[in-house]
Amino acid sequence: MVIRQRAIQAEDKQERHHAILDAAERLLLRSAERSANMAELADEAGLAKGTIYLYFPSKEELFLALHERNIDGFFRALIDRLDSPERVTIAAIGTLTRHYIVEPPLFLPLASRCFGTMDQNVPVDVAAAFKQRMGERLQRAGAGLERHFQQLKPGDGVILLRDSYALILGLWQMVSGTGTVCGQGTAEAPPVFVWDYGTELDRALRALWEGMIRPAEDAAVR
Amino acid sequence: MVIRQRAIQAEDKQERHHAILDAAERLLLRSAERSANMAELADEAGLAKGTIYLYFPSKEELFLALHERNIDGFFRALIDRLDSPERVTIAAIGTLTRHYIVEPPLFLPLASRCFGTMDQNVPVDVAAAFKQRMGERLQRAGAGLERHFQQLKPGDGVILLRDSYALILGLWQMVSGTGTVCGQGTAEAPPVFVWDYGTELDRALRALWEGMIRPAEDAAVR
Amino acid sequence: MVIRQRAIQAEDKQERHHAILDAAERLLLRSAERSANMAELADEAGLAKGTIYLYFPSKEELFLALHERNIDGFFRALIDRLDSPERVTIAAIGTLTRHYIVEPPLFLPLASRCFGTMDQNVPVDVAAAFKQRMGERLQRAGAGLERHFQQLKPGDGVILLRDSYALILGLWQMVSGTGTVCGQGTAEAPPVFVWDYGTELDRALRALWEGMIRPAEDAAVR
Amino acid sequence: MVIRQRAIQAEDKQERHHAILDAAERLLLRSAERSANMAELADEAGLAKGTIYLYFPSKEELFLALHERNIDGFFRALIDRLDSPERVTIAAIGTLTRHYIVEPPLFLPLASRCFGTMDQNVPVDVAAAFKQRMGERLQRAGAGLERHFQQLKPGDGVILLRDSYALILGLWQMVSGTGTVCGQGTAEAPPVFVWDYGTELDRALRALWEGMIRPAEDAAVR
DNA sequence: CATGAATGAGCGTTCATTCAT
DNA sequence: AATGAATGAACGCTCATTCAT
Repeated sequence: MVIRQRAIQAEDKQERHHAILDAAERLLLRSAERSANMAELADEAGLAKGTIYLYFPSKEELFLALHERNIDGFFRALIDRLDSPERVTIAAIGTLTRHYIVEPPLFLPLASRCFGTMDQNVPVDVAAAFKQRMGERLQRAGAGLERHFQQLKPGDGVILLRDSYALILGLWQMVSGTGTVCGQGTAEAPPVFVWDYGTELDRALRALWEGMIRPAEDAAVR
Repeated sequence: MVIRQRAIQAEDKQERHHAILDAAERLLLRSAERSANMAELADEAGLAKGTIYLYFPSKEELFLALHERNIDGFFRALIDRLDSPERVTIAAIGTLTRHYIVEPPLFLPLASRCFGTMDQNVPVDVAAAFKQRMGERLQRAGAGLERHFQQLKPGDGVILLRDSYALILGLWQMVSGTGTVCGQGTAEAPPVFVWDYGTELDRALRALWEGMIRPAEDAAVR
Repeated sequence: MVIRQRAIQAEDKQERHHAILDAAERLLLRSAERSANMAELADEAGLAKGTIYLYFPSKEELFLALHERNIDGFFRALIDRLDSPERVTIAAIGTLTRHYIVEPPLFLPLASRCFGTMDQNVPVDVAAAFKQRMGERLQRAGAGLERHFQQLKPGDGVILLRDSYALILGLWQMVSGTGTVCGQGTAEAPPVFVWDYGTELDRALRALWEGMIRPAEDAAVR
Repeated sequence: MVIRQRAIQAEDKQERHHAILDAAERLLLRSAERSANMAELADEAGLAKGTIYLYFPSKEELFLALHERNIDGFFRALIDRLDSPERVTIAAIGTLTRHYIVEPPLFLPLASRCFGTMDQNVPVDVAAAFKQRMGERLQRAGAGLERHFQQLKPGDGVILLRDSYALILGLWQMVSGTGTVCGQGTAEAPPVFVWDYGTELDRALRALWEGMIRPAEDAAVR
């Protein structure tokens, strides 16, 4: 067991908070198949099981916090970018999305997990607060989007973000798993389709964004 | 324990198969919060626990079968409709979707659950066979779609269906949960947005379909 | 499922009795590691599970019957041999023992199993009757032994057989398992002993028989 | 639930380890007929089921540990005795055997059980380590035996111990159960033999030891 | 007689959480 | 604050046996 000092200062507490989330991230990354348990998590964090509970009220809320940290990373970068005076392109946003959401191997599995279990094991007020914060981020980013893309009507920014996320998440769930959905009609003419998530997502998102930002216009997105 | 006849004929067995799925459906519907256990399920079905295992090799495969039954209902109706000579409208497909996927309260939660856990607890060959069947359905429906909407290029039918489903599922996960995502900036000016899943999904799907079926054209969808 | 006629004649019953034991034997032989269950047994016998219960009142008694058949084979041969006027040697008895008890791969595991579980799951009267029959066989064989080996005092024949069997069974349990018991003192002088059941048993039995049959004499046994 | 202190010191843990084995012993003693389950065991130990698993990785390994404790008791006493300079008689060893193996009502049933199931339910490395330790004990005791009984050739000590144990175990299995093996020829002249395990074992062991230690000599053993 | 669908008690193990230290 | 020993409810699954057909 790693010997550590007590986290007395509020700053130290924050740090340990993060350290625990880091450990959770490493653990989930390493053992994607098994649903990590608290003993392993404590071990990975170099803390005792009880100590984890000093920082997070339950396992579920810990994972939710990790998920929120992931989300927050994306939104911070997005809002930062949108708040800067520099011109923003759809391509730039696509890059951000890939970097923060699509490529990190944990983001989507964790999102999926949180959606599935959050509302069952998390106190309503905690869930509500989480959604509240999510809403605020969405709000700010949506407003920024509307500033940069004048074609967007008020409210469209949020909707665009939301739909994009829905597409990202839904498509990932469809395509992940065994990885691909295959189908073959008959032995003679077996139609098999294998999908690459990155490619398909790009196509779908482009359509969505073009549809909202440049309706009835022809535009190269990337 | 409910007294029942023995299912000796293959026909009766089919029926019992269905009856167990029906019981599972009722149970999930009733107790969405708890992840139904086999004891409750057997109880609900009026059978002994062991009997359930005569019909389904494991809990997970039972739920997968229920999910597939749900999916099959939709695809049967869709393919039926597309195979008929009568002209098919986007609106008609929307109606089907609402009726089979969006409105049944179990379809999407179960889909979500199956995506999350299927690949972990189901033998690979079972999962592969499931995906195979899914692929075939998708294939047939996609082809039908291409027949009715000439603007679709070969292969677009399947993609359209897939993306639609992704949107349906992803959006549901975002919007469901506590039901809505709310955001409020400050106490003075609290920007709250409450979304209705049906409405939002309609809008999103319409955009998607218009984008693919009538690119660069203006069209009323519904 | 193999279609069979009903076993109406008493003769047919006996035959089916044997056929079930044969199936049990095949099954245990094939799957030594798993503790064969009634479903597999019925399958192997080409009968329905319920049918097995028409011939044997319980699983445990079925195995006991199989064990007794094994034992009976040995005793029949032994008593036959001892009842014949021809001279009997210790070596000849050793050959019988090897042929009926030591070499058949099922005899000793089954004996072990029956001793372990019989008295727990078999009605006392059944167990008593089994022991009664065992005693009678032992008695007859012991008497035969005393006839052929004049050095044996009355009663010694039975004791010799019993002790031999005890040695056979006990030694088998010690040596079987992972196969051998190994020991090593230190890294420098690692004393390892690997035993071969056949060899060790021969040695032990020879000592036992010589000790009783030719006390204080020197004699080649085999 | 009995209130106990937490076992924090390594010493306390050892103690609790032992206490659990004690509880298992009491339980097996009390309910020889039923194969004790973990719930009962935990109850008997005054601990929660989960706590048992903090000390033993599985039920099977717990019983194996108990068995080894029994065995260790005997070997410790034997080796102690053999390591002392004082002259050792066969009779003294017989006394030890009776005291540690034959008379404790649990030793042999548990030995029987462990031989039957150990290799099926215990990880191979655990089983191997157990056999390794057994081998070492056997080795030391065998060597001690050879020191005290000069007639023994190198290696005979181990063999003598092994064969003795085989006889003890095998004979116990034959004689235990309903307690005795009975045989009666006919109703008129019912030859019944009732065996007392202690007596019979003595006789058999004496023969075995005399055969090895004083071959071709006449000697009173006890 | 024969079948095999139905039964349901029984079990070993896990693991999030608590709380004495 | 930190620990980690203790908890015990929860769960999926098996399988010998029964009995309606």
